[in-house]
Amino acid sequence: MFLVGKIVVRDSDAGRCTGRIVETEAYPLGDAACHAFNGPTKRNRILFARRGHAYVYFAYGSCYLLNVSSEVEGVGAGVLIRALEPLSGLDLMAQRRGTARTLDLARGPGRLAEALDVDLRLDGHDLCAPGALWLADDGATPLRMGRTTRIGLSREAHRILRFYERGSRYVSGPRNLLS
DNA sequence: AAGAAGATTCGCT
DNA sequence: GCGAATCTTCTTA
Repeated sequence: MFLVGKIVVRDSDAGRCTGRIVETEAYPLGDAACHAFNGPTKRNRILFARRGHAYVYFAYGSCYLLNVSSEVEGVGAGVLIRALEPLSGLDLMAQRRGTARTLDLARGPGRLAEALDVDLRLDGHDLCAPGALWLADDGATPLRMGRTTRIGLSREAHRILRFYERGSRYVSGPRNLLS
């Protein structure tokens, strides 16, 4: 995905945290595993907003997952941000996560949401303009992208819709793939 | 109205 | 490596 390599900026009263996206997973239109597959609901309505809006989903009673709507208005599709490489505000992230290990700060969708203090208040937030949470592009970042099967799904899991930065130690999953 | 499943994480064996 | 915790939504009676 084109989101890989982008910088996530999170501004809050406690300070600023930033991280580079190293892993994403796509949920396109017509995907049986996509939350928008059966039409809009109260929870997934943001997926039908135009490109660049945050869709925050609360799963399993304890995990927030951060997504970005990826299509034009009226089309339900999005991209799940699965992992970040922490760049700044590590102390704040560590405080929120309750661990001092940099590798565990944002390696995994639920973890990164907790590290950035992302919750339902940011559901529907516009990520294209500076604010509490937005995406910055640092321009020159020719990344070596890899692609593989998705993780954690029981449907359509075989599809090659997971994108990551090759060689990054912050990519989630059982095994780290090297270039 | 009740039951099952789900884009996860953490703790224990 | 495997199973529990935990909440929202969708499906079935």
